[in-house]
Amino acid sequence: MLELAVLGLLSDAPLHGYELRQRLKATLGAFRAFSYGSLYPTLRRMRANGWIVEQAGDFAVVAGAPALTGKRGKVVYQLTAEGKEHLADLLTEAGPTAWEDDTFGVHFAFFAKTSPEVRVRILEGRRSRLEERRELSKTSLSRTRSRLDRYTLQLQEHGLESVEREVRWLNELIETERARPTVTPPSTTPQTP
Amino acid sequence: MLELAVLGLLSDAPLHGYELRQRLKATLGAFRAFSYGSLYPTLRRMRANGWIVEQAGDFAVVAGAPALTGKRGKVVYQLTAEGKEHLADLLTEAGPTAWEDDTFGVHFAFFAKTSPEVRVRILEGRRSRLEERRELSKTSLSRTRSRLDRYTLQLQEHGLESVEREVRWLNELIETERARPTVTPPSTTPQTP
DNA sequence: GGTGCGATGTATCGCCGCGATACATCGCAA
DNA sequence: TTGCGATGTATCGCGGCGATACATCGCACC
Repeated sequence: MLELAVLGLLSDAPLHGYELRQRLKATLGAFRAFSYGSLYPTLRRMRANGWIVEQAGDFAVVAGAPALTGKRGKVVYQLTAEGKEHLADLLTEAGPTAWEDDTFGVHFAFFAKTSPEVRVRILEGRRSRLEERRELSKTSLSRTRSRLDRYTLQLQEHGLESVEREVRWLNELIETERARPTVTPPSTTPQTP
Repeated sequence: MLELAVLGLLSDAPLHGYELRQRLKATLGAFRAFSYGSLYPTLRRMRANGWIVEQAGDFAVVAGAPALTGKRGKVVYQLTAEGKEHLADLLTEAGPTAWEDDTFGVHFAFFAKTSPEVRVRILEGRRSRLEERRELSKTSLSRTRSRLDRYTLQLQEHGLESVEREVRWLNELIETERARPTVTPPSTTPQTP
């Protein structure tokens, strides 16, 4: 999850933690927070897995006495070859993991790096996920409408409308996606025109 | 969080775990999941705190050899006096905790048990929270619009529209709330007409 | 009349992410 | 010159999630 987001961001340019988090907020702001409390552990994990390496940044640790001065330089993270490979893998996976509430936004954010086929697959997966939820919501509503208090009812209806709205959005996206000439691209990492 | 939801549901009638979760899904379906993986631990915690007690349910453990047969009866949970008190406290708290993304829905779901003043306060808190996010989103968009790829842009705009839509919804709710004659109710647990 | 499946029901495990917090430096304005 | 807000790295505890295990119940289908 966060892993995918980080890989995606670093694939454009090396970044340090703080900047990474700024981009995360800017890109996914409305959907996910991604605090430092998950960012740094994730970076460590990714480093351990060999997806990224850290280089000394701006006010670099002068060889000799970094621990003594306590000065801490910016830590800039950069993708490794394995990291790029892993990113490519994640972007190709079009399983259910790609269209759950918390995951979809991240995948979508990197659609420019995703193949058209996978894009459509994810969009459709997301849509049917939401349609399912919509039906559930509808029947539940019609079954209990009379018994519900004013506020619970309001909440249900708002929820239902939100879902319907997102389905409409997805429909448009899928249509647009289909309209685009899907000339199967040169197999690897397509870029946006 | 889950605690509040459980207290709220149990305040109407005693329920067992499974049923509790069904109600949770039906009520908050669109917003929160609340799997068993958090429900049961929460119930245990609440029991330890004395907010709830469990009674033997349907096919009750016949005195004698429950462990031998391995038969497990439904475990029905019921609010204690302290539990009711605690619920009242939680419903009165109108702090930031009440209008964050994950919390707001739960508070809203029990507005019927909440005083009009607190209701308005929470709605307004939520609104300003969203307005803040909206401004952030807007400026970020106008600053980076040209540099963004098709999909990231789409995502941002969809997010922004979602936020704007929810603000509109809140505006209506607040207005309605204000229109209602706020004849300060007899101090405790008001009910819906 | 058995069998097998889907709903009901209780429970745990490991992982992920969040909010709060701490601490340090930098740039700049009052 | 001091003091504040932005930049920057990092940790901790806890709450929630999805997967999983396991058992029973009711009922439809053969």
